[in-house]
Amino acid sequence: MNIREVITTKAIKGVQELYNQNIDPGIIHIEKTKPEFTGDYTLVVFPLLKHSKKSPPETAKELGSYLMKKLNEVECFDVIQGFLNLTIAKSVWIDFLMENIENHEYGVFPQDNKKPIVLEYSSPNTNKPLHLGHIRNNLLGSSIANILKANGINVVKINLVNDRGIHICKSMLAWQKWGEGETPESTGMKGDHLIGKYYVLFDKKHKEQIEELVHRGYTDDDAFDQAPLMKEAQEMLRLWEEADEDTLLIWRMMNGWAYEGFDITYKRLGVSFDKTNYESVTYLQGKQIVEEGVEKGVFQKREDGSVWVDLKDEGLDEKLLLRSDGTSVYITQDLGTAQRRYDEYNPRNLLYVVGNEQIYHFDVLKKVLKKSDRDWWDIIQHLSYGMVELPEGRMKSREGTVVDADDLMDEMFETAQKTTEELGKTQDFSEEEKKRLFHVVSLGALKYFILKVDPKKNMMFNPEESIDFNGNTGPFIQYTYARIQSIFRKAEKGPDDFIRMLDLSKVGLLDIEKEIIMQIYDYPDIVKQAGENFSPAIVANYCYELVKTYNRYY
RNA sequence: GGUCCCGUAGCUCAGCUGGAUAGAGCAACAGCCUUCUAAGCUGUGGGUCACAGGUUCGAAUCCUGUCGGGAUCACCA
Repeated sequence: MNIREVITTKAIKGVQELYNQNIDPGIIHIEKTKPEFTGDYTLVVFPLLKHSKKSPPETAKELGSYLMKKLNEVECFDVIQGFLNLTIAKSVWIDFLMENIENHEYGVFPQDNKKPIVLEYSSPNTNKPLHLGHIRNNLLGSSIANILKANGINVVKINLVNDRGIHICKSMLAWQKWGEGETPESTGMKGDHLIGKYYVLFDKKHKEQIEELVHRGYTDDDAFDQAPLMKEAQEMLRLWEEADEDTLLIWRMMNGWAYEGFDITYKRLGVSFDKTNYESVTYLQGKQIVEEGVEKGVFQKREDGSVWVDLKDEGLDEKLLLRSDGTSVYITQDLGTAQRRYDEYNPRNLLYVVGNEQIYHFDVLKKVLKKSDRDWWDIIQHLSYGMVELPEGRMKSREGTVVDADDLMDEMFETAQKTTEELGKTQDFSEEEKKRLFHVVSLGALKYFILKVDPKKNMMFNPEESIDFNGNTGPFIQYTYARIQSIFRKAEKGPDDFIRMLDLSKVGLLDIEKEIIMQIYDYPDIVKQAGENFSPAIVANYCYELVKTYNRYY
């Protein structure tokens, strides 16, 4: 039981004994005392006035005396109007420190035996390399997984790869037409970048055809669909769906390139998955759910054979579930994967880290499952996040205004190298050590820059600022960590020994040390809070506060 | 138009389960390296917390409305 809970419990009892009143525990609110006042924790007594029937200072004083008398932990108290500022005995903090200084699992809760949480994130398309938007997704996803694990939850991390569809056919077609047999080996390009090159090429040639058609009097929309290249791509998709051997051969080969490329990027980013699902495998699933719904009469089959669900009673509209030719749409497949994950893992939650442009989609998904009598529909939770914007506006892959993930990491690595070497801190480092250092620093900078922002907000990514290593940045936190480690290194047997040498019980504890210890004391609460909100930003900003406090005094 | 999200310093962001005088970083200016890492620290300037009501002893925080910005409402994924 932590100290706040101890105080809260006793305060409730205090009100009972002093004023003969039973109160709702919720009205006892204990927070950290503001630095400008003396005390560690503050109990706000305003809500208690109607029970004490006394003035704020009087109530605070009476409750303060009571707490001091009953709790050894409370050393003294101070009353300022309706605020009861309690000072906690330093021995409490010293004991806490001694107990946990060597605990490397501090803030990590033991794994519970409850059902797992299934977390999907990343979800790349195999027709182009990862960009900044994927970076936010991946970092959020893997960070949330870590936070949930720290909360003692068994997490299954899934990557659902979008490896089929018209967009891959575009890359394949362009490669077939103009690729002249290029491969990652022959060009020295990363596989995903090579594929991306042909995706862009397709778009370029396609645009030329559209222009020509528009010139000949077509409308924009018609020109888009009627362009020979688009027709060919669609034909290719049809061949793929018929399992045409030649098409599948190219498809397998090029997807292989993409995966090799992704693996490198993932590894460098430090993200991983327990399982990878492929849409080429899952895209046919979900039809049974739809057909079952038609039989039960909760979905409607129209004359042309298409199947619809009416969600007007849920505040939404009518939604297509199956095309008139009987093929699946996006939602059909997601119905299937959700069902499969439910059957396979029996999870407490199905989480999806997907951009906020798909809020509506997930709303529909849940409500369709609800209509299909899946009473577990509400374990689905869409962890939506805002988009990443650049100073010059939104990123558009077709317009070449994307920030490529690999390029960005390269750039940050170089900056880390340059900055570090200018400071002359790596003279006696080996090449291997330097490489590792620049990697750690540049990735720390990138991760922190992305994760410190509230996930649900759109964020501005200014490349220059993200590479900055001063101020509220990852490298600043790493730097402070390094300095703390350097102190501990001086103690032969580690931190524990170092603290013992100081013999805090005799030397005492400076206010600043107490402040830092108090912040560390709260860390498990922060982990819990971050877990409940699925927000790495909470942990990030907490770490910054902590590190800042340390730097202010040492 | 319906729904959802956002609006806090010049810029990027914290703070939001209501509490005391709203905080950081960047940018600007002035200082601080013979003492454990100066990727740091200290100081100065910078605010109608979009606006208006409401609830409350107390509102940046909760509720309603207005105004701005974004997303979304496909036989695309």
